[in-house]
Amino acid sequence: MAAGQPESHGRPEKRRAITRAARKVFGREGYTRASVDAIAAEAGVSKRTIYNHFADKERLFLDVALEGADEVTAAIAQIVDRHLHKIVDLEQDLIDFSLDRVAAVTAFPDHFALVRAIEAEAARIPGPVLKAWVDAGPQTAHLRLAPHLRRIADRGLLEIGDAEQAAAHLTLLTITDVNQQTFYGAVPLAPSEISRIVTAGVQTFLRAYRI
Amino acid sequence: MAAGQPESHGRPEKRRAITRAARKVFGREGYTRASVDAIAAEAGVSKRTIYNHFADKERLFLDVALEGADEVTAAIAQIVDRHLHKIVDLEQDLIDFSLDRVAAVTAFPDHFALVRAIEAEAARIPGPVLKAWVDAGPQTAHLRLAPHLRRIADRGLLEIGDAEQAAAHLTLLTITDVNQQTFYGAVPLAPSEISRIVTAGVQTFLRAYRI
DNA sequence: CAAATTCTGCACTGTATGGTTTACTTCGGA
DNA sequence: TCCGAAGTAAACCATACAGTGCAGAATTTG
Repeated sequence: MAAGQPESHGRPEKRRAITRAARKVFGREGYTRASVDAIAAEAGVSKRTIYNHFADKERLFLDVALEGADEVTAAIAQIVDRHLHKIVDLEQDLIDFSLDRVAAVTAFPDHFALVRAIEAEAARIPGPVLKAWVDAGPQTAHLRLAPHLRRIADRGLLEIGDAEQAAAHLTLLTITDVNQQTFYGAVPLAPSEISRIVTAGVQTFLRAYRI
Repeated sequence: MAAGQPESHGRPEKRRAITRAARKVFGREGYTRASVDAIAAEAGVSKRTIYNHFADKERLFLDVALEGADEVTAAIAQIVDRHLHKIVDLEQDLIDFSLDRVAAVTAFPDHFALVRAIEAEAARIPGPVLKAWVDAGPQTAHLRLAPHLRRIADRGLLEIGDAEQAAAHLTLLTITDVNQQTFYGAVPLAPSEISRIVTAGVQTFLRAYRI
């Protein structure tokens, strides 16, 4: 629901090939050095066709970013639901959840490379567009996690005042920590180290929020 | 101590003018779209002079990045020492410290714009160079904070096993949270909101680490 | 099959950039 | 005062890129 399509120009099949290729090339090269020619080649499509579907390079980038955000957000929502639907061992469940969430970053390398590009260009992206992306992506992940924590708290396992804040803190102590050290997956980190960080993060979270 | 100078070519005054200008332009434009011509103009210096001092654009960028890291790290070290040397009200002192630390980001806008650029290019920066930057910058900040927390813990105000980990968690819950929402200062955030985030972060930190 | 839409390939424009060269000037120390 | 190191301005080169125009091939649709 994030990507508006004011034009239904062109064959949808080609359009998907283009966005797919664009995500890859933008992710690999960053916005500026990714050439439209390279994207066209990667998509197996004429450059002219790209300009048939998208007004210009910038629109292409933003559309791809929003599309990817939707996709990854859906995947993360699944992870949240899978691990947090029913709780048996709170600490272990939170750790497993966070590890899977971290793994999602490496499962969508193109997308998160693109995230890095967006963060780099943040100052040059129009405010409303940036907000649309944040809402479609990172923000939605939080809004999905919060009610689960709320429910766990209602069951008497946690003491939570503001569920969204708790969700933010859990995310910071685990995923954000790992992402920061790996530059969103650009630099490898030993699984044992990831595990250590996540475990420590969950433990701190629980010390703060456990009853 | 981070920047090696294999060449002492040229007048140091010019060199400083160049790095100063480069930091500004790289910060404003990002690596790729920052042109050497623009840097030369900003520095009030001939383009040839730049190539007299630096092998190429990439070396210039990296030198500037390392130089800035040293500078900002020193400033942050001061903030740490100022607020955490003696503790009167632990919660308030940690909040004041974190707020000042956050303010440092907006106090060095050029530098942190450059940080965004580095994070974006992380995948394309040679591993050792990236590591050198992390060590000179973010890493040093942690290593500076940890002993203070250790000392506070020894005084019986906190219960800390791993001081570096505690430092990491405090940083995540306050500065990183704000930085993430503001894209390192690229997007403005109301001071009241900053204050709210930092306060909540410190409180969670204390709930986890207070005796 | 026929018409309309879309895709393709390619040439082309205009602009920008990193980096070099050259010829000339400035400036500081001996 | 003189000399050499360093800086300056400008032209210059090769490359690259965004975006357009166009004629014809391919594909869809009726």
